[in-house]
Amino acid sequence: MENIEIARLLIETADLMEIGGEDSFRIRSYRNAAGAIESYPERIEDILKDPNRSVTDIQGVGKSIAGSLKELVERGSFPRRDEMLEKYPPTALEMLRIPGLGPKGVRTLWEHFRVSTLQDLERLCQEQKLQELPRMGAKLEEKILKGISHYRQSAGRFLLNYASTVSEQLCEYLGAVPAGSLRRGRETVGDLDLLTTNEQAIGKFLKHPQVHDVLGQGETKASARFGIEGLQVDVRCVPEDSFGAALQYFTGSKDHGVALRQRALKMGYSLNEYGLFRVKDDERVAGKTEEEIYTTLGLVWIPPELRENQGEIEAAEKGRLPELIELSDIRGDLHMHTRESDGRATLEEMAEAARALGYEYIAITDHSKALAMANGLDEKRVVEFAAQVREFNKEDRGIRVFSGLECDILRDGRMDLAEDALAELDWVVASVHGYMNLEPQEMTDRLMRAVESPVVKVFGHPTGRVLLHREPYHYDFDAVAKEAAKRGVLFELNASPERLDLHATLLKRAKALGCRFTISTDAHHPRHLSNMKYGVQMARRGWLTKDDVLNTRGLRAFTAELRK
DNA sequence: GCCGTTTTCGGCCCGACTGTTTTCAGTCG
Repeated sequence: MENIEIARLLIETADLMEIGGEDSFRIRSYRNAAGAIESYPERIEDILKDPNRSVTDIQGVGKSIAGSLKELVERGSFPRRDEMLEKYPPTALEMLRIPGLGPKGVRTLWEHFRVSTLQDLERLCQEQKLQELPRMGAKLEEKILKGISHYRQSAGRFLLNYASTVSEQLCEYLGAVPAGSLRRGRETVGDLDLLTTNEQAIGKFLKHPQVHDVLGQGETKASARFGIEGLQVDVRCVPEDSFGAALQYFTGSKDHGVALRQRALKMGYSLNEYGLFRVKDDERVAGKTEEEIYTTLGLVWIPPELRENQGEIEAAEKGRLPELIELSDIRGDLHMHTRESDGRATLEEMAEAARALGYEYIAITDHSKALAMANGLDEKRVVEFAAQVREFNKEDRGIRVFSGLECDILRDGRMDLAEDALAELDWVVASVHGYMNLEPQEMTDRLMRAVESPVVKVFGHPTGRVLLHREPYHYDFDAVAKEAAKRGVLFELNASPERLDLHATLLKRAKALGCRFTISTDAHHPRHLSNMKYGVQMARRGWLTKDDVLNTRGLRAFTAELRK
């Protein structure tokens, strides 16, 4: 069992305990332990197997949870979880995912109506039965109905980081490579497509301890679910001569494949997952590698992230594909948090982790005071923090730290902190964290005002979406992007796997309008700095090159840009 | 439930908004 799955089960238990109205500090302990485990560099399962080690060495894991962890990896559950699942059906957790319903609401609905599925909840709202309960009304019913509809659209999909973790593990185990939407870098993944030439792989896959619910199995293909989360995995075994054709075929996208096959036909070829064949004599002319297929069709090889039939075939034909940004181009990370607000590490720890990644600089950007829950900084603390960073930089640490802030954009578009305090800082990210449901016009006015602020360097997570959970807020994107381009305010591509915001379509749009970008992780822990790869992959989906992204500049060039 | 003790029990995070309301509980971040 991977750490990420263990963490999920602990969080699920904490959610159920919350519905049960248990002691909030005990619940928090479970969440803390989950957070520590999720970001722990070693596998919990390996530590548990080692008689010379103890998981209680992990900050946040004590005796009780250590015992639960042992049971969890042995049998997939533990007593506290079993107990909670007896009281409340697991589907209640699904109701918790609906915005507007918290633990108390879920509990009330369960106790009054025995509602346990979204379907029942939906019917209840449609029949306006919620209004019979105290403190529930028509507006809530409406909000829940909307929430259910959004939730359904995203159900059954998985975040890229989870799918990548599973994919890496299985690929190593099987000697396979990923295809499908994971390879294209889609922000969510419905199922994993793995390809191999190893004939033993199918049998091996089915014997994997975390593989269950076999959906189909044959000589060359097996399909099953993986892990507690039930991610569907398809493994295909293909002959070596067809490997490139199969990789091309199963990487997709569907639209890209259709366009490519049409092109092949026009040129007298037929393309399928076994190869590229001449129509007149059925002779195979390509198939071992993707490159030879694309080349034979008069194209340069197209990076998987671009394969959406959005103009990439035409560009490849003319040799005008962009030279896409790569992870190794990144020289710094410009959005991260420390214990000053809601991060888990110190400035020194974040800087050291970034230095270890080979970065030349970072900006520390804790929250501002409007985010009281996160212990956001006020003017006084900002000034002190800027001084602390100057002090830090006096010694050569092998990395330069810039003093920054993720400053809230207030409801009316003003910055959360006074401009003279913000002017003390090197780097201000402006972000929306509240009043996300404004009317589009009001939201546009608000963001225009924020972008007009002379202290703002970059607009953070610009659509506000939280994948599988929250929809982006509505505003006139073009208007804000044009203004940002005019004033030299950058757009952030937030690399956190929960956000990946901006997404490909808007990246392309903003680039066309003259915008430039940063790619930053929004790390709340040193481990999160490695999420940069997901951001870069999204940037590639948005056709961005090294030049489009400010934090590909070396320290000297970046500093020069700051002074502009 | 965890942590850190001036060790074995006390502290751990809370402000703002919304609408369920007319004084405040529940949700969100």
